[in-house]
Amino acid sequence: MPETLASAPIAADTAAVGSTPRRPATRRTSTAEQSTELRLAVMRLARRLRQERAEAELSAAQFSALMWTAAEGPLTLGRLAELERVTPPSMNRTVNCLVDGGWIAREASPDDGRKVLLRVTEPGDAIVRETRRRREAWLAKRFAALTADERETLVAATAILARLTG
Amino acid sequence: MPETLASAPIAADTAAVGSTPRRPATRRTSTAEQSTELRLAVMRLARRLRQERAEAELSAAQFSALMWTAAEGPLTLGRLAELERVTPPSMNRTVNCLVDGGWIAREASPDDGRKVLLRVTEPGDAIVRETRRRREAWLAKRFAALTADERETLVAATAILARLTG
DNA sequence: TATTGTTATACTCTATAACTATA
DNA sequence: TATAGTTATAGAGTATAACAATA
Repeated sequence: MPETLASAPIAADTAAVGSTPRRPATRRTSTAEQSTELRLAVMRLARRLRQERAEAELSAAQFSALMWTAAEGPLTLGRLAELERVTPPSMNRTVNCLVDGGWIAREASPDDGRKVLLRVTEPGDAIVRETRRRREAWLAKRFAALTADERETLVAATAILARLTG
Repeated sequence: MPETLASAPIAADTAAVGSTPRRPATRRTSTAEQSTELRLAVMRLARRLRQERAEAELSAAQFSALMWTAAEGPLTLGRLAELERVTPPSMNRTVNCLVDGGWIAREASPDDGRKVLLRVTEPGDAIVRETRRRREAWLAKRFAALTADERETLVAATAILARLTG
């Protein structure tokens, strides 16, 4: 198998999209309906964005762990597992793949002999930037095609969405 | 193993969130920067929404396939695989799980002996509604806590977001 | 004794390759 | 010969349980 594929599909979760009824714009929608449509739109866009990934050098799980390592500096296996909400043994396997690939490196912790510090390597940092660039390219292109008003609406919405996740 | 867990973690993809710089509100942001922040907010919210799932009766992949089947009426294995962007053998395994659980049923196609029609069962339809209800509950609660203006912004943004994936 | 990381084992989801049945 | 579904086999990601090393 071509190693890294886990990315392509990724559970829809937006499956019911096609069944969302189209209502006349004139009708007032309830808060529940509005949140439903927002949820569907968000899940669908997220799925689309997830598909925009670097050629397939890294799986989704691997890339995610790599991003944390690159962003949060050297961190322990336990901390990384916590960030990804995964058990330490699971994260250990992912880390093994990343270490084998040369994207990150294990270091002994200076203060605690039990701990291991994970640090991104130069190639690892480079591929994070490249993958992020590709993912953003897709959205930025469509973003630029909107009217100024529409962009303004999305910018305002971004702040509100961010607050929703607290 | 407790069967269905594939849900819990689900690759972050928003790993760099913590590194998003907070800029003063006065500064004008570029289109690229705006799309970046939108992307991060969308991915983060999507991840949060994905975590809100029914107790764990069905895995993410199973639930997604079930939703399509419930929404799109009886459909073939090939069509379902296409909708989920998965190969037919992969979907076949997921379908086997759903059939074993009694959530969907296989039927012979009346017009083409090679085809198989997949139809949701009554329990299958019930669990789709229940799971969807639980997922929406989380968002609807927060949505209701917003001001009328904020909700209006999100409603307007929803339509724009939907067009982005179009 | 408690904590951190690791290894052993098992199950799900995914893939490709090959097979069967029908068109 | 082409198409729809299935089976066989394998890799990645996840889990729990058990172990080693260090605090």
